[in-house]
Amino acid sequence: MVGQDASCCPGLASAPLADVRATELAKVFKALGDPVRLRLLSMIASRDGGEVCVCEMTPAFDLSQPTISHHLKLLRQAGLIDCERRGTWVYYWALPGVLDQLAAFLTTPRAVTEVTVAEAAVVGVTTAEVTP
Amino acid sequence: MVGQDASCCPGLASAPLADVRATELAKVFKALGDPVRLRLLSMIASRDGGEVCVCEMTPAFDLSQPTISHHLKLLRQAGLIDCERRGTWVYYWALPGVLDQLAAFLTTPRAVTEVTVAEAAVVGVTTAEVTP
DNA sequence: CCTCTATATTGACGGCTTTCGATTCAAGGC
DNA sequence: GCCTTGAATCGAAAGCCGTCAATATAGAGG
Repeated sequence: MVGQDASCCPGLASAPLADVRATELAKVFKALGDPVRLRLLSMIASRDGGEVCVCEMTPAFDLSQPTISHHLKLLRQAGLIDCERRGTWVYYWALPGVLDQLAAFLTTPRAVTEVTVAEAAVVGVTTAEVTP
Repeated sequence: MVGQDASCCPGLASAPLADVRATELAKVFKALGDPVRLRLLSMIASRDGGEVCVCEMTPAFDLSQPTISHHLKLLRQAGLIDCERRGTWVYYWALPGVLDQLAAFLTTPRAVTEVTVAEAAVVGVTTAEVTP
């Protein structure tokens, strides 16, 4: 699961980046390149229930309501969050897929043995299976 | 080592981001938010010797020499690369520290037991120490 | 149906970014 | 010293971005 994301796309340091892929990635990084959007995304991603109402985010900033709405739109267009209207309110939640892809992209490749052992552990392999 | 980077600064999804830290991080993400800079950084980071001459990067793009120089400057100001003049030529290399920090920041926290076991494995703890 | 509240959209303004041509600076070779 | 080559800086033009006030839309409740 996590390992597949990392293996499907070469990381930043594994080979020179192709033009098309660089453009794709730059779009997402650009969405993260604003303090307000970073705080919004963090607010949403760190929320326990997984959802945050706009009515709760707007007063957390010294910005107008349209500005917050604009930033949320950009985060949504970058594939980082999604939303749903429920009555008068709109709720946002995080989509972890793109974030995980970015993390994998930025992660500098470690030694092969370390990666293998670590991921065996994450996947849930028992210690007996790892060492005879 | 890797674990310390992750633990010193709370990740995106662990708690709402503070204003100051969001501004810091946004600066780096903004530097990554351009296809040309992403390709430049990838070219540098993926190079085997670790160093790339400007004279090699400039012709790889359909852009003027001052423009490439400008992008390299932004990457350097973001703490992602550094350079040194050697005779007539200037060589750039990647500084992995900030990249690793970003990757840790973006990585969504896994279940506690998984993390513990995985990092024990990475650090090199024997299986006997992990399970009694 | 009208009103009220919550959110999104529109239009405009100032500032920042990307890009270029022209120039400058640094180092080597003659 | 003077010229050549590689790279950085300067100054300007075009476009994009973050922000706001004003307006539009969606739904709830009388």
